Amino acid sequence: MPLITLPDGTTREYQDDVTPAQVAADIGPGLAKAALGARIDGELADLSAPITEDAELALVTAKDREGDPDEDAQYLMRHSCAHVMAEAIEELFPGARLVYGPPVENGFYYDIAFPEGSMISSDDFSRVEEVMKRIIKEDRAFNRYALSCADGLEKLRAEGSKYKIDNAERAIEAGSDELTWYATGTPGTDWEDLCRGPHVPSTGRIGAFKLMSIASSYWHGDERSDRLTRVYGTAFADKKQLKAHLARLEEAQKRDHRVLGRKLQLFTIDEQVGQGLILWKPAGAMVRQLLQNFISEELTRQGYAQVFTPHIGKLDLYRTSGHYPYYQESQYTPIIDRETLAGLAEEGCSCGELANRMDEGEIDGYLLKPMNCPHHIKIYASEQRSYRDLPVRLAEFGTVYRWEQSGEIGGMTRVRGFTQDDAHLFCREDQIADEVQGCLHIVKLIFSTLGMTEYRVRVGLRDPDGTKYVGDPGKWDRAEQACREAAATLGVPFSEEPGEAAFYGPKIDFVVKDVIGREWQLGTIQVDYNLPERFDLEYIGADNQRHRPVMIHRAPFGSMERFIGVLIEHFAGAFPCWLAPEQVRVLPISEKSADYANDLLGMLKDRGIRATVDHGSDRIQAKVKVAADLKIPYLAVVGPRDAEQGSVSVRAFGREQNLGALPLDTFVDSVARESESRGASSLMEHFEEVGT
RNA sequence: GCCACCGUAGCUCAGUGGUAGAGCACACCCUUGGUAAGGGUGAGGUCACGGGUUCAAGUCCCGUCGGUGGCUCCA
Repeated sequence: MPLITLPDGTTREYQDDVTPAQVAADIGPGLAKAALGARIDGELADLSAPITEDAELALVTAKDREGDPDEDAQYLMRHSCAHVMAEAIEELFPGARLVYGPPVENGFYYDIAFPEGSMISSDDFSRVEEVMKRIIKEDRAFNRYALSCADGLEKLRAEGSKYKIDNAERAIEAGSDELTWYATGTPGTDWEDLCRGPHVPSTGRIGAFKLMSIASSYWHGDERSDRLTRVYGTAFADKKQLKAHLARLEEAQKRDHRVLGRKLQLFTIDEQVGQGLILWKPAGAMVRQLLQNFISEELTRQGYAQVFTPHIGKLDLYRTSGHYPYYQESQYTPIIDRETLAGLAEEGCSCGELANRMDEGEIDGYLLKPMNCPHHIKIYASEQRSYRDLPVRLAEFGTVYRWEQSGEIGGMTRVRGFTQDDAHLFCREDQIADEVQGCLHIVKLIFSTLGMTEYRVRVGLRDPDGTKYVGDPGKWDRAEQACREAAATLGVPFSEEPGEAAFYGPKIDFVVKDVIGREWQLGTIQVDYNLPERFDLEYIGADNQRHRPVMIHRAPFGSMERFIGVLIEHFAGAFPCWLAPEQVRVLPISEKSADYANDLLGMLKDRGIRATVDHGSDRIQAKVKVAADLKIPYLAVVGPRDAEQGSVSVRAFGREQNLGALPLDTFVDSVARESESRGASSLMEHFEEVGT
């Protein structure tokens, strides 16, 4: 006699087993029609799932109670749509074997092994979609049936589907006591798929869908294993939602930093220079410089010392640090001097032999530095250090080079040469907590100044069963606790992830999403017991004994390249006044006002404001349009009327209207104050009455 | 690195085997116009690069380089 408790607290009692569909029908025909699935005790389930005992039941409909698209409904619809797509593809591509087709954040995909010589391409999407539409129109029910593990496996073996057998075996290993299938229609005659479910009641309930793209993947994510074709699609409750989603994607594309980087002349990448190597153009370099100045000010305030170190170092340095032996495949190959190379050639030394002899240390060379720490360590080690000197905080906007896989490189977010806002703190163990806090303070300050609130924090802890970690467990416990406590003070979501620590210590990472939903790690703070050991670093303690310092690596924004790439997208290219490469553009109405415009330009430049004049022969409308396209924060329109009154008429980016006139001094002074205060004051304060 | 798709003017893109195109940007001329593009004229191309097929290749095939989306990787 199940007692069903609904989300509003009301209850219904049933004499026998009941399904969510029946409950929905009892509540009302509207709900029965709208229901796509159910949450039984919080667990997503089919509408036809039997409820045998007391349960909390919520019916899933396309829209939640706030009227927003319901996430569970989307999950059900997309999962079901993946089945429909798979059926359509199997129909059109005989011999295609299905592997795995889950819903994902913005849609779903299905991994499929296509037979040799029969490959789907995006040109095939429309005919696949036609078949899918037909299947949806047929409105066939999703019918679930279960077999015992043994019977199920036998069935799969009879069908000979290697991938599905694997899925089943893994489900069994994970503790399933049965295997379930979903037939799209009648089991035995209609299409079916081994699947855990749940699904919408029938294909007709899939509102609107679209195939999006094709990609490849590896079976089990293992690059040595079978290569699969992944077809991405998305589904929504109705056409309107789908359309809105596609519009969002289009909008997102407009703020893509690669598009804006070109349009706003921030940076360029030239294939002759090399893949993944950023050329900062003047406008982008200005943004970077302003940001670095901002960070530098805070570093100075926190007692960091800035240093400069070269872009290369001897191979032996990186043998000591361990970077060369352990991360060789992600470094540029070493540089060997001409004479040595000639000598080796004469000996007839093979490439393999050369590599071996470099590994052994018989041949030395130089490495483009993959990290800044060894150089900074040598600065630390260049003086005798007392416990009174600690912490020693060495900071550098240090450029490093890494041989990233070619397929992974793109835009500014994944590059081969980049500048970290790096620093290494050498401290006593009891100072770790305070130092980590200090690092977080910079992160908080800069993210809040930039208005970046959409980031998450990941605390990487050691895997409790792992054996790869250096340093004693007691130290680890204390360092992990310090990281955990520090992260909690940030006031943003953070997750603890065991096994994500570096082998030498725990870390805190900052992760943001780009405009197309990909996550990027920006900054990181890492506690390191290993390098001080490797380089035999020491300080003299109060006890007059030698002690080993602990190192903290921290690059709160990761790299200037990636950070500014993300920042461009964050602002959609419309930098706030203090960061804008061009802060003010003076627009004379005609040549008659050229002198007056130049006078204003002079005043702006005297106050350090980055400004230009558009002396072109365009009409004012065109000048405004051009400047607006460049997302310049303030436009200063000057004509005869202004010259007469000693004023300037102001237009701000993003405002459709001319804001009104200000005396020249007031204008220049306000922009200067806004710029110097990094936005704490604003020129807009003069126009508040107008704006509201 | 792997798979798919793509590479035509500075940018965005059209061009399905038969004379290389458009819009914007650029240069010059006219226009001196009060807030999101006034008008005209002109210049600009080794169709990424290298091979091949063909009477004929931007177009078809192979390779290389580069880009995009994924996968894998990311000290």
